[in-house]
Amino acid sequence: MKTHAKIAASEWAVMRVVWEEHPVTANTIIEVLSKSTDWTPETIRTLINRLMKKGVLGHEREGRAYVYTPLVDEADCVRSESQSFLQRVYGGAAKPMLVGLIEECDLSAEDIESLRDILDKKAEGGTE
Amino acid sequence: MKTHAKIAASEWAVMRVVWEEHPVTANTIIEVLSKSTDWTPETIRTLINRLMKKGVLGHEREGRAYVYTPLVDEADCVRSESQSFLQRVYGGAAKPMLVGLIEECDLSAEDIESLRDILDKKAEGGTE
DNA sequence: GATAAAGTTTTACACATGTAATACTATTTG
DNA sequence: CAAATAGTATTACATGTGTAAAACTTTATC
Repeated sequence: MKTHAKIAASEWAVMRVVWEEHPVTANTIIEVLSKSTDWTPETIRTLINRLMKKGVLGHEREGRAYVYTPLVDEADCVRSESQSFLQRVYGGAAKPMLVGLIEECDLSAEDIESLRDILDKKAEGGTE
Repeated sequence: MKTHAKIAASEWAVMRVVWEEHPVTANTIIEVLSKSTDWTPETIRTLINRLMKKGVLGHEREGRAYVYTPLVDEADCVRSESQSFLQRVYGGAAKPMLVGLIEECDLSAEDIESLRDILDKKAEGGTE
């Protein structure tokens, strides 16, 4: 597991687009995020540049434009952000966190079934 | 549900002590946090004052010192921080979040049993 | 009453973040 | 070729946050 720079809240929006669609042009990122946020293209470009400065996003030439690719693994980032959330809000106590989240989230019957399966596997796994 | 100022990462440490022990003196907060962080008393006092400026922490005189009490509900803060995390990292998708967290956290057999019960209740609750 | 200690408030500073515009460079179009 | 367009890099600015010290006020001690 690698350590990486902290991704700020608004930077997550950019990274999530890049993880999903890479290699991806700035214009595409802008297109996607203009729909889901109030940001101007300038704001989004700034975020892109900051992420590059942080070393979590890279780019290479493709024609007249750059295509951007992530330099960090999405799963690693999700994991560290999750640990950070767990530590900050629940003092590291996993069970109360899961209890709280399960009670609070909207879940379909299929979701619940699925989660039960995962818990079952986890139980089988024993000390995993 | 009330809206409240955003509590920053380091401020959570202070709020968690206050929620747990209120009404509580600054010295007690400092005592507790000196053990679990590298902060000086000055840093901790600053955080206390910022939280008061944010309107999430209040105080009243008790003898020569103040005792501090939370002005926001812990559950409300946990809820909004959780929603923020869910939105930022998983784009609002509750199930993948729970899957990811369950897979990543250390859970005892009792924990798992407990979580299963909660899922069962959730399933019974139907469209809750 | 003067001094020391205790407790609070104010100030400091660097960096991060949210949000955006402007300046610059390269390519395309007329 | 000049102008327009497209794409990138740099600059801007306010606020927030991490971390802490200094200044101030009140109380306790001698």
